[in-house]
Amino acid sequence: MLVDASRPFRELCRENGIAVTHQRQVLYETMQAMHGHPSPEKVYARVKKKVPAISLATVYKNIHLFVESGVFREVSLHHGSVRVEMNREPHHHMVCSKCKKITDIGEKELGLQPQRKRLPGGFLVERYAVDVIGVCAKCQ
Amino acid sequence: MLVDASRPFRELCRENGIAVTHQRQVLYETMQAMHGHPSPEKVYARVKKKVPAISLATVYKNIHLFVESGVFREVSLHHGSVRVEMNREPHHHMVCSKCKKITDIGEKELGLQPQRKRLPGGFLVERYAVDVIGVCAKCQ
DNA sequence: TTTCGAACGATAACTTTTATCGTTTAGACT
DNA sequence: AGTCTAAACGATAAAAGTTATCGTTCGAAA
Repeated sequence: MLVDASRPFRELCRENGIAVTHQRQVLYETMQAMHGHPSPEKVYARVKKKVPAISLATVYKNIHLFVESGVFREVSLHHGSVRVEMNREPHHHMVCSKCKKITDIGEKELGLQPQRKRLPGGFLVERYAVDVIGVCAKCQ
Repeated sequence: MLVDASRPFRELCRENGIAVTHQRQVLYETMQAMHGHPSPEKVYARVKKKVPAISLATVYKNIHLFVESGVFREVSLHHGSVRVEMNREPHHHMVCSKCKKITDIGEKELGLQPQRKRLPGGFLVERYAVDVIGVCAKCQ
């Protein structure tokens, strides 16, 4: 007798109030089996092997749905275009997860102390860039 | 007698081995006068007031040039497309400034201690996302 | 089983960024 | 100052990534 692998996904959907569709389920399982930080195109290429008729739009729509539901997370908040830093002082960022607004916070105010200069894999540290993800006063 | 505001820019260009053009200089001065985290379009709109004939392509080309020269810095490294996180463990990222590769690093390995839950401006913290910017072993 | 809103696929449209190319200009060398 | 050449410019086409539209299909509740 085969294991019903669709059970956990059905529950996940019920918890988040989203419908269970075949595409959605295969997409979820495909993504779960991936590693690293895949782009929508990479996910599309992979899921297409199991559901050849799937549309790229469906992949995008469902990745957004998963991210909004908290099933998956974005690597870093995407601001639509390149942003240039104008603040010369050492600082980090507070990013509102609701309105996406970026506010600077001084290194000292954040209370982050210097870290190691060498990390696993022989990675040589230049600097630390901290994004504090949360909710700004206006959106609370 | 007027101050020669172009002097520092000329020196900056000489240090970085880039030519001094009128567009480049006005762009630099315009950007210096801006605050926050402007997009190329925002910069373009502003610089166009002083050099109406400037092309958006010139703005893009020179923002890149400035970023490559270290004159300005990107708010966060731009990966061209949305990236989804597949690693369920609490972790952060090491980003190679040469090849742009993202490698995960566990929260414990990074040695980041818990921080405050409230920050200036009434910002409510959900989580910290740390990007360690540096050079990976392969690119060193 | 029927029904209806949600989700789907195909694809056009939109946004952001890059590439192309003919013209102009900065800077080096007279 | 005049000449030269590579670099930079402006206009714009093209590419890449993403979103919107719309007619069709499907999930799930009655």
